[in-house]
Amino acid sequence: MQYWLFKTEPNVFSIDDLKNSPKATCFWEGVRNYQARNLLRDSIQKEDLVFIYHSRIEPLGIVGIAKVTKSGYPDPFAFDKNHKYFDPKSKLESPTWYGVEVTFVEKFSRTITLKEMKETTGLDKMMLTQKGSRLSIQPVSEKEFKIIQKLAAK
DNA sequence: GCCAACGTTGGC
DNA sequence: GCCAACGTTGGC
Repeated sequence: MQYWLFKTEPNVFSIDDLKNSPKATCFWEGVRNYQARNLLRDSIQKEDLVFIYHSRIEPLGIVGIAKVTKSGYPDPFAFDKNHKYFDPKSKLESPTWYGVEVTFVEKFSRTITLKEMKETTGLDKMMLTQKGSRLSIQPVSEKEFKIIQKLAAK
């Protein structure tokens, strides 16, 4: 079992949108970065836990937890010519882009802000707190996951 | 296969 | 909204 962090812009898709989805479940679509694709396709497994991170809009930070309910499969929107995530490079027989299915687990009673995480001992090596870290699908260590869970329980 | 130009992400 | 830090593209 592994831990991850998925970034999303809450005005596009927030943790509340996930919660309000049918069965509180959705396909994490539209990732168009090869490093993130590799994680979605090869590394992220069913039952893994995922921090949902709100980017771009204040307050920046982790807002809750989701669970992976289906491991990597091809992003169908990459094949849809009329969809904004269409990519002619992605072929049915050799898909370029992948996603996973996630299900809402919990929303924290407060946002664990980026600022707070930067100031927390033990999170200084976390990918998220590094300068210029833009990867939208990031690995989180068990230690980091536990520290953040503890912050959320405060 | 280098690298300049361009596009995107995301904190501030 | 600005712009630094990345990623990608395409001419050579």
